[in-house]
Amino acid sequence: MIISTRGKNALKLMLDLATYNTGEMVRLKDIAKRQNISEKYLEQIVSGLMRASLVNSVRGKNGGYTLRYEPKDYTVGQIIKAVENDMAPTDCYGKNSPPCPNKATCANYRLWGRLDMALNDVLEGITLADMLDWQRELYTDQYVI
Amino acid sequence: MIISTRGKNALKLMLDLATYNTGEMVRLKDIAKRQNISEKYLEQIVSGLMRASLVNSVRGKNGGYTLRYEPKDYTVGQIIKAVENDMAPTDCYGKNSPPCPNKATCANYRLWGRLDMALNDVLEGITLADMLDWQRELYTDQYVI
DNA sequence: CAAATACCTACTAACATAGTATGATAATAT
DNA sequence: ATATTATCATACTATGTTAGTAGGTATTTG
Repeated sequence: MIISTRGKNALKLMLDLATYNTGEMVRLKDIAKRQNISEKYLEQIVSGLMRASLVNSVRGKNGGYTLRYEPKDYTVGQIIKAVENDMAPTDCYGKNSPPCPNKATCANYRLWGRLDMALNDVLEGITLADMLDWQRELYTDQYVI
Repeated sequence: MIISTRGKNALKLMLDLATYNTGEMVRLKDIAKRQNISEKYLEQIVSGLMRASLVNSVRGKNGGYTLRYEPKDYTVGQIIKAVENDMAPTDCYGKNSPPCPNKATCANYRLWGRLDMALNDVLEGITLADMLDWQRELYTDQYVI
């Protein structure tokens, strides 16, 4: 598995913020309800997004979260990487693993590089705005069909 | 992590068989020694390769394993999938998970499809023969540098 | 001050993976 | 026959990751 539920929920959260992007702060409580994720779990996820400076927050009454930039300015890779531990194709290639001593002569290592590139091409080539479009399209299909 | 040590070791095993492809059967014991993997662990791995009909085996004295086809006729995807549990980008897309009830309207789901395609393009586009070439090239570099 | 909200830290439960251990059975060469 | 090798079956431990819960703190509004 490349992407855990944290990554998935981070996308849902961001997509929710993009959808309810009215200028008002959006409460985590409401996102939790709409996306059917426990508020406490969302807290952890949003903290990763804050750390990566992807969202704004305001505390206290009428507080909440908003996107910091426009949807087109986020790649899904940015969002997912903000909350995932490690997205490398193998531990040989992982940021949490010690560097492989054989990487210079390991044919496998070259393969991991190809996989890593392919993944990143997808993740950096799709923006939050694209996902919003998909969402609209998919919902419209529902009513049309 | 997409590819576990089982997948990595399956590749090493196949690459070893391709390298020592003299017509003689290759003993697991020798592969274990050369690749520095416990023989018992290799047993589990090779059994997956047998199940997928990727290698031949002969029992008894002078027995062992050989490739069933030529290196160019294996994609790395075939090899890895023979031993990996599940290689889906997320569990929503996994063969071991129940199908997602929301997939028709889930924008995320479309993203997993893109990732899955990109991975498969790489894995099906590289053959064992390519890896052999890489290996030769890398070893040569060692001496040249 | 009180309520609402973000923020922080710690913990548990479940699961997957890596790897070991033990041993039995089947086929083959010599 | 005997040694060698694959094949099958368990099942066990250790380790690490993920998912999710819980409780408490800090900040802001009114």
